Amino acid sequence: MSDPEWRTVRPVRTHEQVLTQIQQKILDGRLRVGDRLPSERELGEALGVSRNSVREALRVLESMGILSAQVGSGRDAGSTVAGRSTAALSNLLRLHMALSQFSQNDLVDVRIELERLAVARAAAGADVGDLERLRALTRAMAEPGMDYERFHELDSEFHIALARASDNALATDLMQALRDAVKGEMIAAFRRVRDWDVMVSTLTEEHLAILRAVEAGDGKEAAELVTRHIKGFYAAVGDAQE
Amino acid sequence: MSDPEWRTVRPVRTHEQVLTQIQQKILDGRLRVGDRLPSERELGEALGVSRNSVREALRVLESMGILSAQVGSGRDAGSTVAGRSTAALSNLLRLHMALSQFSQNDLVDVRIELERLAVARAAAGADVGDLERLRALTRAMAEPGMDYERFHELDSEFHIALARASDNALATDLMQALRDAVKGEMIAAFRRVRDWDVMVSTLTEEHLAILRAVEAGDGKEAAELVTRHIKGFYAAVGDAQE
DNA sequence: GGTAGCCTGTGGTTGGACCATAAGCACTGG
DNA sequence: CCAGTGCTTATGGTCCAACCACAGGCTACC
Repeated sequence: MSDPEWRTVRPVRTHEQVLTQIQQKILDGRLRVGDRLPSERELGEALGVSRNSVREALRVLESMGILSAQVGSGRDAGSTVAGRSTAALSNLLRLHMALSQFSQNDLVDVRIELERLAVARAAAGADVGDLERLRALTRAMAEPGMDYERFHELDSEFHIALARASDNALATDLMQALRDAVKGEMIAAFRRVRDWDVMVSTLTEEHLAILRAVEAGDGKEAAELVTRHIKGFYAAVGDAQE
Repeated sequence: MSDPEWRTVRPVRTHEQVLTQIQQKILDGRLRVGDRLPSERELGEALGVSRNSVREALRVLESMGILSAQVGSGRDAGSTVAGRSTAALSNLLRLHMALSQFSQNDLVDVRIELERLAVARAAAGADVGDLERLRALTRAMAEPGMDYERFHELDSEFHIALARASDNALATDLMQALRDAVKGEMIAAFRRVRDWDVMVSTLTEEHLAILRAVEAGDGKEAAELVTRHIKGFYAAVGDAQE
């Protein structure tokens, strides 16, 4: 035959079949968050494959944040459907970034867009609790004697809280993953800052301004502020982003 | 002690240690795309763990698109660092979407922002080849007798080509992953359209308008057009996104 | 009634065996 | 000399059988 796909006929590996079966159950809604899977041994027997192959599939799903495994006996033991995405996402992004699949620049641009989306939505209708949390974070960041690690943590929390206030779970998770993936570079950038105290107060002021715009319901202004906030920072540390 | 982290002392599993070692090598730049890893057996011996544990780690990395495994002997055999992110990303997103971690709405909103970023950047400086490819795709979409699957494919290619023209690899991959994750819903939405031919010509017209704006270097206009393009579609199929 | 200790189910880990595949290599026949 | 053919070897793919550690439930003993 003239079929050009002769060479591509890779046999489907066993653990991939197991993977497909479980994934299909999730996609069909037959498996939902909190559900418990059969034990590795049962699963292997049911699918006619070895426990090793089952384990490989389960480990993959676990690395994706889809499953969580617990040893022991009783209700909580075994593999249960988890649905925690951020750690898996950030890990994935970080590794691919290290492999130069994406540049720091790419990442910053995407981050800006996500943050714009977040603040615009947050301004449109943020929860009272979210706003209170944001205020508390700005207060915490204004405290004197802030070190790099601690400030980064609060800074991240502020931006993520902003995203959470936008009520878009995907944007929130993505942003958290992106921030997580560049955490190391971020702290390194902090260290390069000449006048740290000035930087802290500048950033904190900007946070306050963003928060005020959100509280005022001015999404457009908040989006502009957050854009300048991010671009300004990268300009100041002279890294990526002209 | 008052340390509340008593219960969280889960022992690190063997395959996680292997995973960490390899990931660290990638993060440090000691492993790059194209590099070949030792064989599973060697790796196990070197790290003092069983081959099974090594395999679990490798399968995880493979599922992340970081590695690719080939049987046999010679140069190409064994595990090599791959760096293909889109399939892994879309798989991850699709599953978490099925687990209701994100709604279709979330996804559309993020997509809009990514597309806005893409067209704005593309307008700022698209490659001649990219533009030619985009023109070819609009021509292909205008051909009569387009079925759902085929149109979706061309539509996706158009938007991804747009992203590629933006020269932001992360945005491109994310967009492709997002589109991939909702492919099924998308085609289902197509089927619900009453007058398919009208829909096709409308969408194709909009694509042309976006392309013209990009060619003219008008990023702002292109961004607006693409936003209306996406929102208009979802409004027309009466699904998600008011 | 409480508690200590056994029982059982679960993931975690190991070692060994065998298979299929694909490349390299040596032999052999033209 | 060269081409083909089969052996060798390195690799991932798969399975099995066993053992461990842990956690919850159960039971028997005090």
